[in-house]
Amino acid sequence: MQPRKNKRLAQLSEPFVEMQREVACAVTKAAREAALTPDSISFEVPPHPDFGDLAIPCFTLARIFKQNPAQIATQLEKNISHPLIEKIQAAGPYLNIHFRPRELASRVVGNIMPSKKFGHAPRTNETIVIEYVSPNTNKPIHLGHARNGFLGDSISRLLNAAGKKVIKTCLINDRGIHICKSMVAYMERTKSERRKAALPTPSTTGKKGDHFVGDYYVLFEQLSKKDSSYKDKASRCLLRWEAGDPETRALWKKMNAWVLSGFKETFTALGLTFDRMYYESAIYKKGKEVIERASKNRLIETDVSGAVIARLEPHGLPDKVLLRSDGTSLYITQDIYLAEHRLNDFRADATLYVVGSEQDLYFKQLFKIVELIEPKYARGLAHISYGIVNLPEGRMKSREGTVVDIDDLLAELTEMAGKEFDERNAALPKKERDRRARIIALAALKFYIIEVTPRSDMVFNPKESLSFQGRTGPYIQYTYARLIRIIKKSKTTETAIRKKPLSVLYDWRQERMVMLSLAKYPTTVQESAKSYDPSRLARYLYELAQTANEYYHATPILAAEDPARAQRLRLIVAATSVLREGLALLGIETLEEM
RNA sequence: GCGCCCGUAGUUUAAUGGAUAAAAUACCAGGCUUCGAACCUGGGGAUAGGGGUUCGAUUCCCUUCGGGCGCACCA
Repeated sequence: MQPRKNKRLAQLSEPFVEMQREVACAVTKAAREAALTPDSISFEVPPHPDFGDLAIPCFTLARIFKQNPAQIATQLEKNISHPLIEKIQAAGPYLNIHFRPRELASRVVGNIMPSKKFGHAPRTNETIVIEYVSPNTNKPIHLGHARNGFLGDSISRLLNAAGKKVIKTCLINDRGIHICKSMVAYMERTKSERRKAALPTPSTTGKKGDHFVGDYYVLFEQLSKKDSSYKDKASRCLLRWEAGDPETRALWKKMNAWVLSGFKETFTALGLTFDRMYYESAIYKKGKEVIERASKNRLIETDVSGAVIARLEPHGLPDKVLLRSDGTSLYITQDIYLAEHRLNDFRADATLYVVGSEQDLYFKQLFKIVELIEPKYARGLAHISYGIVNLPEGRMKSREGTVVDIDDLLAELTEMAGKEFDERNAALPKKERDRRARIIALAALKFYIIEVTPRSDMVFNPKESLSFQGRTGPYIQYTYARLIRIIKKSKTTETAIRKKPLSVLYDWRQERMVMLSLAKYPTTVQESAKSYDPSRLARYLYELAQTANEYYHATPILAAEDPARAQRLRLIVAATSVLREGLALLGIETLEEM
């Protein structure tokens, strides 16, 4: 009897899942229990490969049959037979299954194609807007932004692999009191030089624009610590800005342009791209309109002092001020507008905000306020909350200068990787050396960050991040390069290798490990996408690399005799495909030589 | 004070309520005349404390202790 495919399987058409399905059907048949459907059989991977390829824990079955799980396992062991299964063994409450080598090989390895779509789900009509990085234009991008950016980027790629249309957006916070602070400091510092023609700029100082402006932000903090009048100066600057004072606007425009050109450079270096940039300065007024309208309709209260306040206490949240009593906007002002604007813009089914966990409460408030003003715009809003990046000595503090600047860090990593090349391959042309060094440095940084479960706070150890050994991005890249080298040395092409029929593999204990690992790829991609958690894929890829590494160390490939040689090459080709496509979903490039 | 999150080898990270808690790093001992040693093989080392629920708890509940974040007319 042909097993009935469920919806999820039809979508995925994943060979290993289909094998499980067939086994599930065999189990239900053997159990002879009407209430039992193949869907009620669950599987897991045995903790030790010698146990088997697949295991069925019998605890849930025990509940259905009202019997001891170990008894059930023993009964099923006797009654199940299926062409896929070579051996089935009860081990206490578990039923361990060994597949026939030929079946596993042809189904798993035979299905891995060099296509970029391998592991991808079919396209859906769903559109998802995602917002990430969202920097302020008063200081350069740091490690915290990098975690945000890498998460947002890889989640976007994963959602795309899950068949969704993804719109990547970035909100630039280019107005507000913090922006005025660097402006005030700049005016203060350049006061004496004002009559002269040449004020300092990024080009006269040779500094990257965002770093240039960031220095003035730091200067403001220093000045205001000594002299409290600076705080008022910043407030007055914001009022002038909101009033549209030409001189203030001109300086703001100039300084913002410097910062933005610096950001652009950094985004390019990090491999981050966006479909749409939003500038707070361009939308905050519309946020004001929405709030004023809502307050007229009594959806939101106005305080005696004139401030507009959302009363959230009845909803179990602290109240939130939406407009200051002097009428100026707050951060949330434009977020309220943007929530509905974005849905209209893209007819999005969902909007995801990738923002740090310190803003958990903020997003609860934002989503509740949007719901109070217009329920239909609150649909599909979700906060993807991630943990703080700490240093070994504690939290990064900009005031204490312990913030890890991302340009500096990447430069340092690239230099380290470059030095490796000087030792390994001094003949490498400089241009190629630098290109490879950048790719390896970026892989190290991205993997270090993405590998950690997003929700968790993490410790970034700068020293450790400079190591390219062990569980790192470069380790996976290295494994990939080694495998590619074997294929190249075989004097045949990937396509020729793929054309050879798969029959039997010759070193089953070794090869089985690689195959079982390969088999998990499509499910890992889909589960990572579903849970917005690229760390799962990252850890999987490391495990696969480890398994592949052990394999080619222990097993001769090119020296083997033909048919084993061809079969083993076939397995190597499959592994390179998965490593390459998997890393690409994390935004990590591969190198054929390193 | 109130709310949320977190305590796993020396360190950094894993573990849909299920089999012997998994890796990396550091440390110790091995492996390049071989498909590339950014690699591989072997070794010791951990669930903060106390209750509870469960056939079974790192995981769920309570509690003590320790840490982080939030409760701005900052972002």
